[in-house]
Parts: sequence; structure tokens; C-alpha cells
Amino acid sequence: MYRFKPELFNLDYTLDCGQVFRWDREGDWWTGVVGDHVVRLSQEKDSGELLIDSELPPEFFVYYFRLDDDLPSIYESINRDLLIDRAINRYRGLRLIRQDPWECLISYMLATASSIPTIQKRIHLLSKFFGEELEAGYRSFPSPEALANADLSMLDKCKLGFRTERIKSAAQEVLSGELDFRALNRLEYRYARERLMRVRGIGEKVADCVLLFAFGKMEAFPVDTHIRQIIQHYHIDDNFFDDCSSLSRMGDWGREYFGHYCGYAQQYLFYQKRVEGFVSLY
DNA sequence: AGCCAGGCGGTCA
DNA sequence: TGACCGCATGGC
Repeated sequence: MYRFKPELFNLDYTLDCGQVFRWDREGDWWTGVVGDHVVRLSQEKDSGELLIDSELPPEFFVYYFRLDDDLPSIYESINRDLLIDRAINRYRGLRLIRQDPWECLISYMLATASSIPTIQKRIHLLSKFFGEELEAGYRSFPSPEALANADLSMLDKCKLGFRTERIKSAAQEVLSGELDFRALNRLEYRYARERLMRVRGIGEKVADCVLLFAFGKMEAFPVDTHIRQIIQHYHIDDNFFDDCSSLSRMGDWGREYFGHYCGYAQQYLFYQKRVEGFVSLY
């Protein structure tokens, strides 16, 4: 157990905003599985200091929580209107997380057309049946090999529904090296996106989530049902509105409207919509 | 009961 | 292109 003082960081917002699915809160403490480590974290309300119960060093958490991002500059660059301004101020300190590509890929593939509690349940079941025990009650996320070799009847027990075959197939592509994360990481955003979308079960939205949360491509702008509803409800910029009548245009719109760090803007808007619905700007 | 959830792939005009 | 549909599952 040790202490660490991050700058401009809010642990609750960061872990609760819906970007990761393997953290649980009990009282003041969050417990999560990161790789093959069980990590416990708490943040003191007045000082903002982190209490870290983990064998992982502080440098890891700088990396994981993207504490090296210059958040004030990012806020300045994406602050285009009253709606995003409100989200930035209300959820100040929310940071994007650097997730493991494999876990992120499978998590968002099984997330399609599902509520967040359902997603968490599926990942829990996957880990229960195909992961390895780290300590009592905590299991690692399954390896590519474990899912690639899983038989469909077992995978079906994880309640993946119509996503079952797609996920097994994707696992086989990763295991064989046909889908290579290191190669993907070197690609520019748009080419990495095209590559990911050739995988069955990965469309624009899932590709953008993986590129944003696992590959740090800040110009990814995932358009899910909440983001679509926000754009339609507020008519955020009437001059641009004709350009974003369809889903795939909304992604291009977000990139142009918010700029290079549109991925951050997306996550703030998404979280604000989830917890507060359509907020009043007056 | 019926609609929606961090969608995707296919079809048809 | 754009609109619609089926696909499992669970929460409200």
C-alpha cells in the first residue's frame, strides 16, 4: 500500500464513466483486475491523493490513467459549446484509460446493443469460465487461446447471444497472428480503423472504441446510441447538422467539430448523458 | 408487455 | 447511400 498524488484526476468519474467494465466500487474503494493483477484504489476527497493497494508501481498508474495527458490543454481545445463546457466542468478530472487491446476488443464486441450491467455480467462470466484465478473471487480476462479453443456450447453459457461465433472467430484471428495488435498500433487512425472493420462483428463504433481506449487514437469518435441522441437532440451546430444526418457522418462531424482530441469530448458527453440525460443549458 | 441497450451485417429500393 | 430487419439477452 502506498500513496500517490496525481494532478487533475478524478478516480470515480474515470472508472464509472463506462469505458472499462472490470472495476467495482465498495464504499470508498475500487477493486479491479488489470492484466494479471488485482488492484485496489481509493482517492482522498480533500487532498485528491490516491491510496494504492497493488504491487504495480506509480509509473504504471501514470500510464494506465493517462496522467501524462495535458488535460487543461485538451479541455481548451475541445470546448466548443455550452454542452461540452458543462460536461468538462462537471466531470473535471475524468481521464481516458489505456486499456489492453485484446481485452478491449472482446469487451466492445460483446457490448453491442447491450446495457452496461449486461456487458459487465458477460465479462464476468467469460472470466469465470475461461480466465485463471488470481486470488479468491478474482479471475483474469481469458487469453486469446482460451477463447479461440472454447467450444461454442461453453461460450454460450456466457450469454453472448448472436455475438458468440464472432467472438470466437476474432479470438482465432488474434491467436494466429492474422490480426496483429503491434502492427495495428503503428497504423494511422483511418487505416487501423479499416483493418479492424474487416473483422466480423466490428463496425465503425466498436473499431472507434478500441482505437480510442486501447490504441490511444484520440481522433476516434465512437458514435453509439447516446452520442447519436445528443447530436439529434441539441442540433449542436446547425451549420454542420446537414453533414451528420447518418451515423457514419456523425463520426466525421465529431472529428471536425472537436478537433484532434474529439475522443475525450465524446467520453465526457457520453457520461453526462448517461447519468443526467438531456441536461438543460440555461 | 414492450422498448431500449456503448451495433453489425445483409437486403432492397 | 439510406432505411429496415434479424440477431440473443437483460433491465426497466
